[in-house]
Amino acid sequence: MGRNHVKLTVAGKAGQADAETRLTDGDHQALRLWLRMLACTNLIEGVVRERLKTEFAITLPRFDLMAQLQRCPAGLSMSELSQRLMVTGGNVTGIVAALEAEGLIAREPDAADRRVSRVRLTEAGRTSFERMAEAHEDWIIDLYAGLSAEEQADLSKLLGRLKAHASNVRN
Amino acid sequence: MGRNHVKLTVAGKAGQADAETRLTDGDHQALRLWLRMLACTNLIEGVVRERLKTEFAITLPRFDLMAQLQRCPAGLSMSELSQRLMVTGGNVTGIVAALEAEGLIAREPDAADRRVSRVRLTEAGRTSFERMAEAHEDWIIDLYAGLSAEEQADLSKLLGRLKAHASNVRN
DNA sequence: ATTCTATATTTTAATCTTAAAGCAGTTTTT
DNA sequence: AAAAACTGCTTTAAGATTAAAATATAGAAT
Repeated sequence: MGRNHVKLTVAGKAGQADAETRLTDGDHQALRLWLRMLACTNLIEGVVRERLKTEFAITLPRFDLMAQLQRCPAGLSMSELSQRLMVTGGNVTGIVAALEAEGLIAREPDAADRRVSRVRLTEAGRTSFERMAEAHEDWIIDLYAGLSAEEQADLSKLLGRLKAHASNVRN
Repeated sequence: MGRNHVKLTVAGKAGQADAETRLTDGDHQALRLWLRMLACTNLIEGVVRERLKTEFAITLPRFDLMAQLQRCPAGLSMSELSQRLMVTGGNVTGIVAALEAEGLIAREPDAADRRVSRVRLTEAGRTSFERMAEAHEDWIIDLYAGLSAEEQADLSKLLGRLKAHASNVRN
């Protein structure tokens, strides 16, 4: 397994640099690709995060949680939210508490199982989310507009394959 | 600008779901692609984070900071670290403090400018990082092994174009 | 020289995140 | 039914993260 390890040097002048920019020819393909992918994702996520904050005064985690609830008008339990958002239960507890305090979501006890809380969007939450979601999709469309529909399809296909393989490696 | 907004529904059975899994055909290409890309990145980053923790008892941000220092044996200022890691200065302050306490990095005042701290790896830090970096690259290679070298090149090219475009949109 | 302006860093308050421990309620075993 | 095992949720402690305010130093303008 003893492959050569990462070997990197300075790129040159300072300025707007990211992790990927600093790589040199000596680096291996997979590592370069990973750093580029990470830079890309962070870039886009940063734009979304910032615009959600400045234009709608909401954080990305709260937006994501509301998005899950919008897809399920009947409501979701804390566990279901935890699974779908791929975060720990304790994390969901905090975000739900914040959104509840803002009046955007509501919780009610589950009739069948007293351990369970059922969470759903309030009317205010639904209205608010719909406006945000529309803007959100416009941002994403613009951010990806540098790629043609065909290129986007290619990218999606490659990422799908990567995801399938990496899922197996994880276990 | 009034495009249709996101329209999503439940996927079906519960289980191992991520954000992307929940999309339906009604969703637009760019949004689907973004969620898939995010899922992919989070998956890989999660593996790296977990292994760094279990095998080397270090966090990803600390590893990343050490990686920057390894590329610059002469050392970097706090500001330079902040730029290269693409995080705020306050963040760097905290991570540098932690690594310094562990004896992996050292700081010295800059001779020319008394505002500046010069940060570099200690000998222990360099030794430690070299072992971790080797393992790290092996993990990445394995995680990307689901794609051929040619597919990796294609993916890299598409991401490069995406990144270039999205960088412009940000401003 | 003094004042203004810009840069480098740290501090603070708020949010998010996880892992692990704990509590409450449910289900299974015996 | 009592005990054991499991599930749903919250709490806690530690770390990461940001924006904004505060400090300290440097450089420019007068």
